[in-house]
Amino acid sequence: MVERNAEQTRDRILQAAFEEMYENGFQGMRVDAILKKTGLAKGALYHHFPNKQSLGYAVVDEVLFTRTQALGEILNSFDDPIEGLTTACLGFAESISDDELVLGCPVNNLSQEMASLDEGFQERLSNIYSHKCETIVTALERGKTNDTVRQEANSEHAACFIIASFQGLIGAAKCTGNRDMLKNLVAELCVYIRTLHK
Amino acid sequence: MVERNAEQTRDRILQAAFEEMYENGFQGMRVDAILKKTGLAKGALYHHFPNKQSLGYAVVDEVLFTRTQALGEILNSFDDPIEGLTTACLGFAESISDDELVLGCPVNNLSQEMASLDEGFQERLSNIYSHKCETIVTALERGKTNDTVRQEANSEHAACFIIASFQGLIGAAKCTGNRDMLKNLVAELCVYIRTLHK
Amino acid sequence: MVERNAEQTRDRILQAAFEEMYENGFQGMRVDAILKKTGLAKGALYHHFPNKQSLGYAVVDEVLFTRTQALGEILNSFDDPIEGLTTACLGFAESISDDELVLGCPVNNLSQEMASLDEGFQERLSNIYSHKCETIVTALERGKTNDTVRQEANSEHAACFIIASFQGLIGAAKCTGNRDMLKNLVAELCVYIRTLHK
Amino acid sequence: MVERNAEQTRDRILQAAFEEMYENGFQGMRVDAILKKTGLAKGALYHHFPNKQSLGYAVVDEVLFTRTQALGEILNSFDDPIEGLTTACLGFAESISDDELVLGCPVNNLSQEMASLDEGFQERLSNIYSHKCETIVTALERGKTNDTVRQEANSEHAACFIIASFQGLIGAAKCTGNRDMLKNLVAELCVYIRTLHK
DNA sequence: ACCCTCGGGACTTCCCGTTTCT
DNA sequence: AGAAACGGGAAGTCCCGAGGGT
Repeated sequence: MVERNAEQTRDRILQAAFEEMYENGFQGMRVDAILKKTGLAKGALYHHFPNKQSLGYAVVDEVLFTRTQALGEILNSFDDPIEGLTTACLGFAESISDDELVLGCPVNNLSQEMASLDEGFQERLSNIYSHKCETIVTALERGKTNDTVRQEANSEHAACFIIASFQGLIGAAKCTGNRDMLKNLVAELCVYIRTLHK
Repeated sequence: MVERNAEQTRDRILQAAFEEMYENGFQGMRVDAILKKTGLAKGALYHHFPNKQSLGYAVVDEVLFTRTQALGEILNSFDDPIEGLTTACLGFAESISDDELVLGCPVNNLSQEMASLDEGFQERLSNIYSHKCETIVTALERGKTNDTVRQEANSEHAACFIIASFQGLIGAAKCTGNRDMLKNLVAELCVYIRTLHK
Repeated sequence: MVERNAEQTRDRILQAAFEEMYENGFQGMRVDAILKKTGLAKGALYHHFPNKQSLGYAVVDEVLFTRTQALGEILNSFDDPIEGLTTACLGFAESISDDELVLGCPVNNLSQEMASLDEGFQERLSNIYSHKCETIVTALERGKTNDTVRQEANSEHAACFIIASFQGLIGAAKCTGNRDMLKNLVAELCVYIRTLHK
Repeated sequence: MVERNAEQTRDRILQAAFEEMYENGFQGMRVDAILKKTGLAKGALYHHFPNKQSLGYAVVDEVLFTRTQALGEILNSFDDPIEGLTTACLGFAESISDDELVLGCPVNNLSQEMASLDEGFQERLSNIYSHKCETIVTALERGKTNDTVRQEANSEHAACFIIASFQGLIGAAKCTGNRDMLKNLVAELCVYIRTLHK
């Protein structure tokens, strides 16, 4: 009976921690804010996580990593990966809320903040990045077999570029706070993506 | 004896503050660290800046903004803006030090950290972004007059994309800590840039 | 080993804070001094009190207010309130220590310092003043019923005057540092008090 | 030409310092506040006064002491000192502004705050107290010669009591913020004063 | 002689991640 | 798992000198 709650408590902490990190960064995240949000006491948090750092790691591993799966599902629903990528990008630009526009990409935020400060974060975030790339690579390779992607295209380079560039676009939209600009930027990225088309 | 050159002292503070912000972010920057680095006392710093925030603003306005001028100079030295942009991008990927690779772009770092937390930072950083875009826009427009850039190209969209995307590439390189990847990514960006060529 | 008695810790803090406030005033009271005196750490104090101000308020409410009860007990032990008041006043002038002579009345000190600066203090101290007055008023009214106090006397005005005047006498003694003078002053106050006698 | 300003500058500083001390006490007085009020720079202030303490002393000696002269003038204008004292007291209670009601007596405030902390202040303030007493003593003695004051009255004790008590009344009014109460209190003091009448 | 800018540095309040006892 | 205590800093304040200019 108590064990049931344990897992649930842990998840509540993770979720609250994610939100705080998303808004304020890892350094800006306050343990007290998580406790207030969850209604828990310090002892509870430190029962599940030995310290703030490992809580941050867990957020990356269990919350952020999970969120990357959505991309794969979209791409798998298209035979033509080019079409899949462009609709995924354009759809993202359309669907994000005003809050998300201002807050940017949580993975990217954390990368910029922590990659050079903490190796543990850097490795974990790098994994997420690699994972996303591979998702696109497999999609593009699938496109080569069904003749929707040019054979000469370097899938790896292209995939990495799309991911990296996209992060940049979101970052720029965050910086300027301009939603229309994001749409324009994404449209330009699609120009690049279509150069991969056969 | 006490140093009495106010302007110089102010610059020393700004420089040290920039370095600390570059490494640790604004929130992670410690006033004491700046004092230690400059050898100054608190009174000196708080004589020049009323608080940490205004020091941060000054770093953006006077240090980061200044650094954006380099791009314009490079572009002006080329008749063909496409050539100018590609050499600027490739040159950057070659020339940055290992430290800079790991630390990423100071403007981008600060944007991701502070844009959603502090309006003052957001405005100032947005200005820098706009300023960079305009630099590229003028170069592209020049290219249209001397027939090196396609007339149909939307200079504004393209310029914004190049800036935003480039930030993303640097961010990805920072996240993975991989220099070769940066070169590959920049090469892909050049693919896009060349689509603007006549 | 760590002390774990919350209530006791809180009281130790209050007591130390009272002493510091008594000696140095509220503004002159240093949080660090309280920590040093109690042997506690910063966190402990700020666990019990959110800030210096609320600690000051608590001292007024829980330490100073309590000290006013002694007056009522003395007055209740006399049938004749005039006799009660004069012996209380004279007794006080005799019994106070040299330290107290120099430090004056803690309530009065705090009033003079904080009443015009902080409404919270003003209200709390005003309450103490009212409470003391009421104590004397009830004693005088009792005197009217048992024919020891003149019926025409305005109990309220007299009570307030006695309190206020007494504060002034203590203040004068503090200012001059002269114990004999305090006795003389109190003797004069008794002259006034006896004008209330039947 | 410049010398002319020196004395005037010093006076401006003293006046501003007095106001700050009156409102915030000596410890609460901020040198910066004086500079802001006078428009002077730090160097100017520290040219006239070696440190904050000596500035405080000067305020007591040159500003507060001077203000005590008014009492003597009033008393001298009455043949009957009893009448002089009562009208002085009642007049004071009528004439003080709302600000002064809340701020209390500057001399008393300073006594309560500093008498036990700084011997220099204690001596100076004690002098003011003595000086006031003497003023009343001479008036009362004069009353004895012109048969308006009882010969048996102890002028010294009575004078001290009047001063001390009056300070207390003002303090109580400050604490409660009640103007009517001050009038009532002063009326009671006059009851005492009239007991000196022949 | 007077005033100013510039810098010094100790100190203050308060926050924060963490541990420990119950 | 929670309440209590810990203690190392964090930003910012404040009084004060020291040098230069007028």
